[in-house]
Formats: sequence, structure tokens, C-alpha cells
Amino acid sequence: MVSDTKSKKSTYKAQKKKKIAENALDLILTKGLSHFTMDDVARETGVSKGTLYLYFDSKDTLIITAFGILVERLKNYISNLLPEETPKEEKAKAIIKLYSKIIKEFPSDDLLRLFEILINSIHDKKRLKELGDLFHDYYSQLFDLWSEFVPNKTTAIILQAMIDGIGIYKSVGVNFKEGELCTSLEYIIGKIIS
Amino acid sequence: MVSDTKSKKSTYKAQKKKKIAENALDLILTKGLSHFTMDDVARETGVSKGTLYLYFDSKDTLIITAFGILVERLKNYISNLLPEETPKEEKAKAIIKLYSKIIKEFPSDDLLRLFEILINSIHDKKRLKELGDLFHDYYSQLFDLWSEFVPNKTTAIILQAMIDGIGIYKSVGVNFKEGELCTSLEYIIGKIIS
Amino acid sequence: MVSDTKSKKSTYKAQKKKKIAENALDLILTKGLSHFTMDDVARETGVSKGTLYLYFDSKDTLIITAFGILVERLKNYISNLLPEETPKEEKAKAIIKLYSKIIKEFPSDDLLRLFEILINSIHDKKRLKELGDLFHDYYSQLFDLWSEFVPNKTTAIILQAMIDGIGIYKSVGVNFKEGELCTSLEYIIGKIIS
Amino acid sequence: MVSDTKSKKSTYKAQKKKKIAENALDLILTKGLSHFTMDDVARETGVSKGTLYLYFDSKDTLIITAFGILVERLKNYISNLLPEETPKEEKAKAIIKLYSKIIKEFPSDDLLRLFEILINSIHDKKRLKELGDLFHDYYSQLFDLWSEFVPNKTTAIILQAMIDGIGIYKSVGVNFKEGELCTSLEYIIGKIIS
DNA sequence: AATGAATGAGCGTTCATTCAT
DNA sequence: GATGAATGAACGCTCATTCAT
Repeated sequence: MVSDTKSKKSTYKAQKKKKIAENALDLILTKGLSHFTMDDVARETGVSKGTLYLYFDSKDTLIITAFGILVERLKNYISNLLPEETPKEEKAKAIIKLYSKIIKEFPSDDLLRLFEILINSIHDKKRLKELGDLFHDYYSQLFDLWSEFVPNKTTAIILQAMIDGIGIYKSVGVNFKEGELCTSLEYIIGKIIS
Repeated sequence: MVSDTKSKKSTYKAQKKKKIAENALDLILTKGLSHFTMDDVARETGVSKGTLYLYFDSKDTLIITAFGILVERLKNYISNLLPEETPKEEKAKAIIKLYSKIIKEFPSDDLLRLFEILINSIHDKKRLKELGDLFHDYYSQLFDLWSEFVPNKTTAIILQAMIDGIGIYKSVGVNFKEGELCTSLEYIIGKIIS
Repeated sequence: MVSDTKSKKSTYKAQKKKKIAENALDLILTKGLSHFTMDDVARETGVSKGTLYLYFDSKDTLIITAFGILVERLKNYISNLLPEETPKEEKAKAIIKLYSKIIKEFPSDDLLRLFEILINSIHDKKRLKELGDLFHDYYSQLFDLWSEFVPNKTTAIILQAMIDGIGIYKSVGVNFKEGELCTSLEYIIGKIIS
Repeated sequence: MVSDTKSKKSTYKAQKKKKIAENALDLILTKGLSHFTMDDVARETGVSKGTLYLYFDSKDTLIITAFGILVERLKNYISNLLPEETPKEEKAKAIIKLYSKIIKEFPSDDLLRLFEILINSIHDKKRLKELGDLFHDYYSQLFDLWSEFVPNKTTAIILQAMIDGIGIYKSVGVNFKEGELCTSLEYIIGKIIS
């Protein structure tokens, strides 16, 4: 009984904590990492500012948790795009299609924020380490996608870096001829996984 | 005489302006875009805060100028790496070597800052526009490198995005097996420009 | 109970807000509208500068609230001078006496500040509008005083302008022969309301 | 010869000084006493900021000189409105017309600035004294206008205070029914000087 | 006489964090 | 557990004044 109550309570606390972090994340995505305030988060969540500090030591910890949620979101996004079971020989084509789709449809602002948060943490080694670990979760999943078609993991990472690089380029205003982007991507990936 | 005096004076002012912007850049590289202050810049340059505003309208203008210097630095860095005249057939190998070298030696923190500044300006459309124009200077030079070996400019951009993506990955803590990185890069580039 | 607590709290906040505004007003009266600072107000009130912004959006809002208090003070001052019920035929004489008294005893520095605040807000149309509305509260009460004896409201306004003009003249150093001021005033008012 | 040169020089200096003060005045009239800067004055006059301090000890001195010019302007304005020679019996009507005209056409913003400057100097007794003396020049001329029709100087001052009070009222947003203003003014003045 | 670069104290405002209730 | 009032250090920016040239 007691343990039940406890777990209920802890569930309640965990949910509240998550809600706060999710709201923080939304605000980061909207306003940017260095423009969202604890006031914003409190208002959005409908709690007082002091309450935030019952769940998070500092703004920094909140950012890290929010980052974790973002990583989770991106992972889910990718998972949902993947065909459940693909005959091996079709996978090459599937992966080309997948990335064409990602590049077109990708919520690249989300991706960008992920890098925004990471990059802004460069000056704080401790935070960077924590975020880096979370980021690892995200990209290790992606690397698996490539692994069947490329000779080693490093090549897989490079290809994923290419995709993310494109996302970042788009976000900072590089103009791609929309048609060409997918064609070229297919051309490159085709060459590599052939 | 007069014009001599004038030019001396204007040189003096221009140099001072540059010195301020360089110090600002150094501070941005060290402390991060949203943690360096005008006080920092003044202290570092050995002038009063008010003086900064004789040379720059606002912190924003200073950032943009500093960004321009960073772009210039990166351009020079690349230029110096390029062999003056390469027989065409050697160029493919040269470019592979070049990028292997870049990836190894690259002052990737500088590159990262360039993206840090760009990404942090996402929420300020006006500033992003100005920075984007400067950024264009930098990458158009790079794109030219690739253009001989790839079918179109878009493909060139994608390849450059790959290089920058790798730089960013490294900076945020992705571990590459050092030996494999260059080998894989050569493998990929080789496949594409073949 | 709850509402009691609430009202206590809101009373507390309201009182604190009023206290801040009153201190601001005192500082405005002492140092002048463009020389009092938020630091002054904080120091005087014994709170931190940040606290001021919990109660007022900006210095401007604080000024407007302070102005409102000044208007209130002046209204009360006038109200207290007015005889509760005067037989109509006596009112003419009463009003002459009243204004003689006002002119003599008037806290004309307060009146002057009222105009100081108004006049200094000429260059900020939005603020002038808000202050003007508050000012209207003050003078409409005064105009009523005159209305029984003059043909229309405009004449009433003019007479009040005369009183205020005298106040301002005195404040900026015009020397009235003390005895003559009341006599002349009585002479003029007498002629008009006769 | 020498004295000639001297006087030429001093004339030059005097003219430059006046030009600076006039520009300062224009800026005060436009931007308000507490929003015009020495930079503004220097720019407007086409000299360097340092030069201003060759002609004026401080911003304060400049303001006082500018005020003197404003007083002069107002005096001239009034002088030009006055009929050179009026048969005595016509003067009563003339003066009513004059003031109706003044009230209608008056550059009341200028008048307002005069009071703005005066009022803002309340907190600086030394400056108020100097400005008050200049102001005396202005209103003593006006008082003469009234003196023929009123029993004493004090009454004259009061009537002038009425005119200025109206100007201030208008400037701070009191709405007069345009037609009634002159009629009422005529009514009041008529009663008094009859 | 004139310059204009330089100063530095000061301003209004923000915001992560604390703590009494 | 939750509040929200309070803090205070910091920030970007301004401007009257000075002084070497």
C-alpha cells in the first residue's frame, strides 16, 4: 500500500517534471536557447517559478532534460519513417527514399535546435558531456541505418553528418534548388552504397 | 599632405575598429556568443565602453563585423592549403588529400563558432540575413573546389555540408576512430568523383 | 477565509505599490521629472531595483501612477477647502475667498510639478494622453466651482487657467506684491461673476 | 586698426555663439529640454562637440542663452502684432482683438517651451534666477499692454497669467470649443477693462 | 581656434535564484 | 509540496565633458 502510494506519488512527480521539461523544450524551439526564461516556463506550465527549482537544480539541468526529450522526439520521428520489415535487396532503395523524404519533410528546425543546444554548450564542458551522451542515443540509431551498406561505422557517421550538415545549411539560409537536392542526394548515396 | 593626413587618420580608425572586432571575435570564440559582453570587449581592447560605440552602432553590428573577420580567416585558411596549380588529372587526388588534411588539422572550433553564430541568429531574421551573406562568401569558395568533379552545384554543396557536418560532429563530442576518418572520407569522395 | 487571505495579500501588494509610487512622487517633486532615477525610488522605498519592476512595467508607468497620486492630492486639497453647503447668494463671496486663500496658501510647488510632469511629457504623445486624462479629473472638479457664476464652461476653464497661471508665475519667480494679489484677484473675479 | 580687427573678431565670435544658441533653441523646441544633446547641437551647427565648450561653459549655460533668444523671439512676436499708434479710445477694442489673435495664432508651443525650461529649472536655484531675469524682460512688456486699462500692475500680471495659463492648458490637451474661447476671452477682458 | 577621439559614471531594464510562508 | 515576492548582479547603451593635437 505504502509503496503503491509512493509510486503513485513518484509517478506524479515524474510526470510533472516531464511536463515542465516539455514546456521548456517548446520554448527553446520557439524562442531560442538564450532567449527563453524560467518565467516563461513557469507561466507556460502554470506553476510558480519557485516550483521549477523543486524539480530542477538550475536552468542548466532543465535544459539538459529538455534536450533529452528533443532527442527522444527525433528518434521517434525517424523510427516512424522506417518500414517495419524490408527485404534486404530493397533496403538500398528504401534508404535513399527515406533520406530524400527526411531532407524534404524534416522538422529541420528541431534538428537545428538540437545542434544549437549542443553548440552553445561548448563553453561548458560538463554540460557538453551530458548532452553529448544523449545525442549519442540519437545518432547511433541513425548509424545503424547505414551500416548494412557501408564498409564501417565511420563511413556511416560521415553520411549522417552529411544529412545533418544539409539540415544546418538549409536553416542558416543556404538556398538549395529544391528539385536538385533530392536528385543529388540520391546520386551520392547511390554511388556510395552501390 | 591633407589627403595623407586624412588617410593616416582613417587608417588609424580602421585599424582600431578592426582591433575591437578581433577582440570581440576572440571573446566570442572563448566565451560563446551569448556570454561575451561589451565590457569584456572594452577591457580586452583597453578602451572604455563608450569608445566601442564610436566604432559600432550596437553589439549586433560588432558581432556581424566579428563574424566577417572569422569568415575571412577561414577563407584564408583554405586558400593557403590549396596547391597553386594542379594538373587537372591530379586534382581529384589533391582534393581528397586536401580534405583529409582539413578534417585532421582544421581549426574546427573556429568553424563551429561560425555555425554557432549563425545558428544563434536564427531568431533574429535581420541579423541572420546579414550573416548569411557573409557566410556565402566563405562557402562559395569551397563549392568551387568540388565543382569540377561533380555533376552540379547542389552536389558540391552537399559534399561541403558533409565536411562541415563532420566538423560539427567532432566538436560536439562524436568520437571518430582517427585512422578510419580519413580513409572513409577518401572512400566516399573517391566513389563520388570517380 | 480564502478570500480574506486573498484580500489581505492584495491589500498588501496594493499598499506596497502605492508606497512605491508615493516615494516616486516625492522624488519627482524634489529632484524633477528628468532627474529622479529608479535607483532613487528603490533606495527610498527600501527595496531592490528589481522589485520596482514587479509593481510597474516601466519608469513611465510609475510616473503616470505617481502623477495620479498628485492629482488626487490636489483634489483632496481643494475639497477640504470647500464649504459643505453654502447659501447660493453667499457663494460668490465664498469663491472669491476660496481662491484668495488658494493663491496664498496653495502648495503651488505641487501644482507646478503637475504642470512640470505634463509639460515634460509633451514629446511623448502616448504618455501625454494618459496624463491628460488624469489631469482632466482634477480640473473638471475645479470648473464646477465656477460654473454657477459664468455663462459657459469655456469661461470657467479660462478662469481656472488664470489661477494656475498665477501659480506658475509665482513658482518661476514672478514677484507679486503680496497684498495686491488677493485684492486684484477679488477685483477681477468680482467683475466677471457680477 | 587693431581694435577694428578685434571687433571684427569679436563680432565673428559673437555671431558663432549666437548661431550655436539658436540651433540649441530649435532643438529644444523640437525635442524637448531633456532630450536634446550636445551632439545634436554640434551636428546642427556643423562644428565639433569640443567647439561648443569654447563658447559655453556647460550645457546649462547654453540652455540659458537659448532661453534668452526665445524670450527675444516672443517679444518680437508681440511687438509686431501691436498697432504702432492707436487712438486711446480704440485701444480697449484693439487689445481684445490682439489677445484673441494671440490665443488663436500664438506659437503656443514656443510659449510652452519657455515655461518648460523655466519649470525644469526649479530644481536648480541658480539657473532659475538667471532664467527668471530673462523672463522678466518678456512679461514686463506684456504687462505694459494691460496697464492702461487696469487699476494696477498686479492686475495686469494676473491677466497675462490668464493668457499664459490658457496656452499651457491647450498644450497639455485641454479641449476648448474653438469658437467659445475667443468669445469668452472677449467677455472676460471686456468686463475687466470696462 | 578647432577638433574629435576618448572617457566613465550613470541609466532603465532583465532574470536566475532564494527563501519565508 | 508549492508559492511568489524579493533580490542584486549584470547587461547594452548614452552623453556631458575633457584634452592631446
